Amino acid sequence: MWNFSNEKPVYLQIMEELKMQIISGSYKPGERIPSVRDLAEEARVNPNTMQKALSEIEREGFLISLRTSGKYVTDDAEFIKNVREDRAGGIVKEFADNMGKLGISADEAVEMLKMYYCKKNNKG
Amino acid sequence: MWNFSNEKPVYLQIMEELKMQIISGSYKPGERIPSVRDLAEEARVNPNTMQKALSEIEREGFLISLRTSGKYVTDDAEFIKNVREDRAGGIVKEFADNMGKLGISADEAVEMLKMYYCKKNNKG
Amino acid sequence: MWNFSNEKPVYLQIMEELKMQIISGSYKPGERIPSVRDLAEEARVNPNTMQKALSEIEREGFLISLRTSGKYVTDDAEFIKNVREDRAGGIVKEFADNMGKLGISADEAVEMLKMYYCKKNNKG
Amino acid sequence: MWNFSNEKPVYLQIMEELKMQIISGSYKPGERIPSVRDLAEEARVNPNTMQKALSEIEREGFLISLRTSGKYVTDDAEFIKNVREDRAGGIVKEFADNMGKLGISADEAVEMLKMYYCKKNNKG
DNA sequence: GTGGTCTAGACCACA
DNA sequence: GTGGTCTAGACCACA
Repeated sequence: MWNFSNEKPVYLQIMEELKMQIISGSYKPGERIPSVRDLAEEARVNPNTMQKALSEIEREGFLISLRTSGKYVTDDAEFIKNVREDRAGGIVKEFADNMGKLGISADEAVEMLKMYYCKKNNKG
Repeated sequence: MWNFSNEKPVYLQIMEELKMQIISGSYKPGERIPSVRDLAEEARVNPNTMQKALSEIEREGFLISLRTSGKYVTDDAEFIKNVREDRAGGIVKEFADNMGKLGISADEAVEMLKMYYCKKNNKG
Repeated sequence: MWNFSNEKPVYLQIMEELKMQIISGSYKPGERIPSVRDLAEEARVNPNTMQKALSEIEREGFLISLRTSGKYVTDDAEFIKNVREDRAGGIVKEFADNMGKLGISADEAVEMLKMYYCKKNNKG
Repeated sequence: MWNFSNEKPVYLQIMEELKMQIISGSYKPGERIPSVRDLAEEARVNPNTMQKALSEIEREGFLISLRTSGKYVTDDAEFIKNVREDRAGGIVKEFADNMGKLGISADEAVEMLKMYYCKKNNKG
């Protein structure tokens, strides 16, 4: 959570990272996340920057804050699932489009993907 | 071959487009491509810009130019095949990485891809 | 840097000239060269033509360009040295070949060369 | 005497070749050269082309023709010697100029030339 | 100010 | 008609 590029504003990169952790399940629904201060320290970032990132993804519905006790991942598992599926759908579509541009058929594409996972599995 | 974004230089986008046409087989190995002027007109671009794009992909090995007769796709089918496979490999890797970040397993990813192709097929 | 023949494209002649200046040490390794505009003005040539020449010799490894600060001679002195030696070797070979065609022996050729340098020296 | 480039008229190349043979001493002063017909056949060239070449170098003073008995190399050894020296001088000057442009000193140039001949000698 | 891109349009050799 | 070169001049991001 500390590798930032110079291309985009840092708070946007933090937002992306945190949303990813929620979507992927690293942070579970309803789970309490670390304090702004701790997160800022972990990311080597100004607390204000971290605060801005957290506020934004709270506004987007990923977090809720309880005034006195901290911030929690939304317990709306359906919401998280939907975001996850939207993203996954986008990735799948992009993949199919790219392969299509290369003139690679559906069957070939699926086969190549299986092959990739297979090799990767054997290595790991 | 006429929709350009403002993010990257036009000549780079043209290079990408033309290489894609060669890699995907729209232009066959050894086939003559349209003249610089014609391509420029088709792309609504200055002939110099098209010339620059063509010179670059010629330098990369996709084209050869015969002085007074025009430019031809390389007849080195092996070269084209290698580029195609490199690109496909990159796309597959990127896909797997992105799905992995979402916490989606290999089996799920393959399943989603099949599903996507299936739906698309039924629509078309 | 301003006398161009009609036999070869101007940008090729500029390339030759600039590479010569680098090889001969007029421009030192790591040294900043004048801006594209200044060089173009000095050579009485369109900036685009100068830009093309510079891009080419940059691609060949003689220059590196830092976006907003200018272009610099490569600091790879080894590279420059190698190019210099290759060229010198070619010149020596051509000389020996030409003298050989005239039926002039190695000893004679060396003698004539010494004589030439000697006379030239006394003049200067 | 039969390898011609497409860049220059053939008769000019023949002239060059024949003058070279005279200058280098392959054809001696006063020696009779083969007939136009034989030379043309040897060079795989139309007799008219050979005739033109021979007339030109005769005009330049390398040959004299005796109406009934053929063409002879001039017996003016002084003339031949002068041409030879002029050419050699030009080659030497060009060599020194080229080396000078590379920033190579007289001593270095002489040394490199000796080295070249030495290596060549050991190989042959 | 720096490198770099792009357009509009002229001109060239080659066949 | 073909690729290729060149000019004149505008415009851009970057720092």
